[in-house]
Amino acid sequence: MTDKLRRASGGQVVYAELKRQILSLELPPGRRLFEPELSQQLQVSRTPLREALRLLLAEDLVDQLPTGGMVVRSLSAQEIDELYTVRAALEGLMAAEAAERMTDEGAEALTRLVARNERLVEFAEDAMNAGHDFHLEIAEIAAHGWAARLHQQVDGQMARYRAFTNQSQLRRTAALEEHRGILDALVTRDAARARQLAEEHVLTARDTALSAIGERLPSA
Amino acid sequence: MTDKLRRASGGQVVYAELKRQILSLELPPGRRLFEPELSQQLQVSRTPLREALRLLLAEDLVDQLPTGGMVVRSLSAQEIDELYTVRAALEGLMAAEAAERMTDEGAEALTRLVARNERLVEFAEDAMNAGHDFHLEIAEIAAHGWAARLHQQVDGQMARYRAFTNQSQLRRTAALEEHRGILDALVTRDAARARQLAEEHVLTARDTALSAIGERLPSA
DNA sequence: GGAAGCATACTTGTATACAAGTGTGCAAAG
DNA sequence: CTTTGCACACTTGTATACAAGTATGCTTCC
Repeated sequence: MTDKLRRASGGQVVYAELKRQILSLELPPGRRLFEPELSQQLQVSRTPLREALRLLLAEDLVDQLPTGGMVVRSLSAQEIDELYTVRAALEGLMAAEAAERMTDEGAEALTRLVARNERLVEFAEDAMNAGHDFHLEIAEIAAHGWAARLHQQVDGQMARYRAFTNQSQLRRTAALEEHRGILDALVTRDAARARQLAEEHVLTARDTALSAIGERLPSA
Repeated sequence: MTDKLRRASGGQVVYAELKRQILSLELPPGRRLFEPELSQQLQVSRTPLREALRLLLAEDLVDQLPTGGMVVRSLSAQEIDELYTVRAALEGLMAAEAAERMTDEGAEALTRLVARNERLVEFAEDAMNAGHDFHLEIAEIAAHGWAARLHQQVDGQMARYRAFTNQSQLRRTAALEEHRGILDALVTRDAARARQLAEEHVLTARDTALSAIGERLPSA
């Protein structure tokens, strides 16, 4: 029998590594990417490296200079605003779908995540992750492949700036309360309310994020 | 002065050509893509061809076989359903934004497009294009880069199947009427109603499309 | 006649060599 | 001292050569 899982091709791991470096800000926005340099750093030839760069380009994580060559993409405050807006629409859609597909197991999983968030609300990092998992679980339950795909794309764009969002414990507590509301709408299978609350939740997060980021982002 | 517009690289034109062939069904879903074959057909070496394939892969227009190699992606009926659903959410969002940003020029452009659609409602192809332009103009007015980008992506996926949608003149007349309603909501700057109507419009189109496609798509 | 094993041709993935264009820095002239 | 022109180093884009793995079809054995 041939192995079902073939080892990831070099291009794939280069793509994953570069993406990680971009999202973790090791490669900051605006940074020019030189193929020979990265090639040597990652110990692959330019061919698989260029493959990885094309994937990142299609994902809008890097930009192509008019002259050729790539730079790590920068986001303006307006773009962050836009990303939150479409994310709100997508999460609203998925929440409505999830409400209709809700199962006992799903409700249990979500309840656990809210409880975890409750315990960790005082730790910014952990609370942020728990909150993020809550949204991912809703996406899982919604079982809406394309909404999930687009959401993932948008989420990846915002990943670099997420740390700015939940720094105030006041906001984290409020967010937790909003999650409770969404959970309630979901388990009672109230699709319209779930959608409404999920949307408002993201838009509230947007306002927090934008005012938090505000002065830090000139425009870039 | 150096020319601002550099000629498109070979990979770019190969990408555009392959995308055109996929969307026009010249390369039908399920078709295996062999690099040497396409390479010779398009008169480029495998290197820029592979670049184009990576871009198509990131756009979900082709799939990667577990063994390596690409096939033109197929959409199941459920996926088409999902695509319409997210498209409804995105167009609703853009309609709301457009209502708030509406200008006299925008209103005039939209009115012209509705009038054109009116004249051409009996010709399936032309009416379809006019209707599509109506949505694009709304996207233009909304000036929401990320919503437009995601919408374009979704629209590209559905492009292969759009011909199935507007085959009945009854549906085309109804769609025209829905466009009039959206236009009215937009020019009166009623964001909530614009969003609602735009969403319902797409969901109605979805129902038409799915029942029209229904038997033609086994699942694949 | 059917099945198993093997050789072969073809596929993709990777590396490297080559060509064309771009920007930079220095030198020289005004 | 400034500015213009040029040469060079370096960049990306492309083609080709090579390696490894896969599927296919034939031969051979049961």
